[in-house]
Amino acid sequence: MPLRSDWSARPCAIARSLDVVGDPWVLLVLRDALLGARRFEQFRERLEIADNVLSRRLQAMVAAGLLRKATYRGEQRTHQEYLLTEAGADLLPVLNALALWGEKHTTPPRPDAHIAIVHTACGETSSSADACDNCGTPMTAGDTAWRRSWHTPELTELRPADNN
Amino acid sequence: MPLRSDWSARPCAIARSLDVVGDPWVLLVLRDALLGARRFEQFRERLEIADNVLSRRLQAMVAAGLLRKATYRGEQRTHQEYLLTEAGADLLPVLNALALWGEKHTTPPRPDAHIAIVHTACGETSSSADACDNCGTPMTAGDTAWRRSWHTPELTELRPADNN
DNA sequence: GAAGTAGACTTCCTTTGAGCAAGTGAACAG
DNA sequence: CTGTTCACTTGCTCAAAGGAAGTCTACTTC
Repeated sequence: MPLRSDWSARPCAIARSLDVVGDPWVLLVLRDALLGARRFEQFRERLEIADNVLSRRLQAMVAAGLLRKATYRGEQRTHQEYLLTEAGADLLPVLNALALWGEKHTTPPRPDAHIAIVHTACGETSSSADACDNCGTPMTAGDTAWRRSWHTPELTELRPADNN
Repeated sequence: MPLRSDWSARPCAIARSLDVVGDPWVLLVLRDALLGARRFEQFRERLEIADNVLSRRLQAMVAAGLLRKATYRGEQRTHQEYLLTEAGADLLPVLNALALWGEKHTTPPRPDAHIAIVHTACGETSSSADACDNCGTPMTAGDTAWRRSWHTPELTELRPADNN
């Protein structure tokens, strides 16, 4: 008797997706990963998540194929890092759809706190989750960015996103 | 010390959205509501959810403004029903994005179990979550349907979707 | 008008995981 | 060889999930 139901073998693709990403922390980790976070400490600081919860989530996300764990040599020491897989990066439209809905239907703490989806390939903001409504092409994690009007803890030690 | 964090006052619209819909049951209830379910009993049967959990979710979703509760006179008796609000219906792109991701990255129990997003306004399937990639117009709950290749418990007692 | 039934819940119970605090161990820096 | 940072793990408490069962109305049928 688990605490949560198992939807991994449902015929409905929505249910199967929710079996993987139907957890707010998973989506928030993906959000920060798409913003450039890679290390345990970066996720922990930016998400204000308890250590054990983050640890479990990262492990589960690696097991689910959303992230890939790697060791790399930084300037001072070696680090563990969690890199987006293709499956993880492909969740961008879900996060975009959530961002658009939140902008429309929830109230920000300050009236000037807003997020916009920018298709960097053409430079325009988009009001669609997965297709640039300026140039019409599909948006992927590689050519899309979020422009946020508030400041966030800086992401230090960002290496080029080689993803390999 | 709540069991779950509160993201309702975050500057990030994604976090605020997840405060409302960051629960798999909420999205699954919305899915079935978009498929035409309205009554407690319909949700319960189709979702295989425990009574108490469904009851709590429906109440929370009404409080969050995703559903609206109403009483209506059926053929045999009066019924309670839960109708989508505009905010609830506007989550269609999120569900579409999840469906597209699930079709691409998860394995169905049978190889022929698939879901497609159909823009009924023009009759074509779409590979975008919120814009018909055939005719280019934004898709809303009113002109979009899911074509599923498996059968589901029939939705009986469907009244016309007047939504008022 | 008594008994039965379906719908929409509520209550009770056990188990799990969230959130918090604190501890551990390896890798380096001084 | 002491201190610090990073990436965890362990222990605790308490709320919610999931299961089962009970309750309270309508309403139908005898």
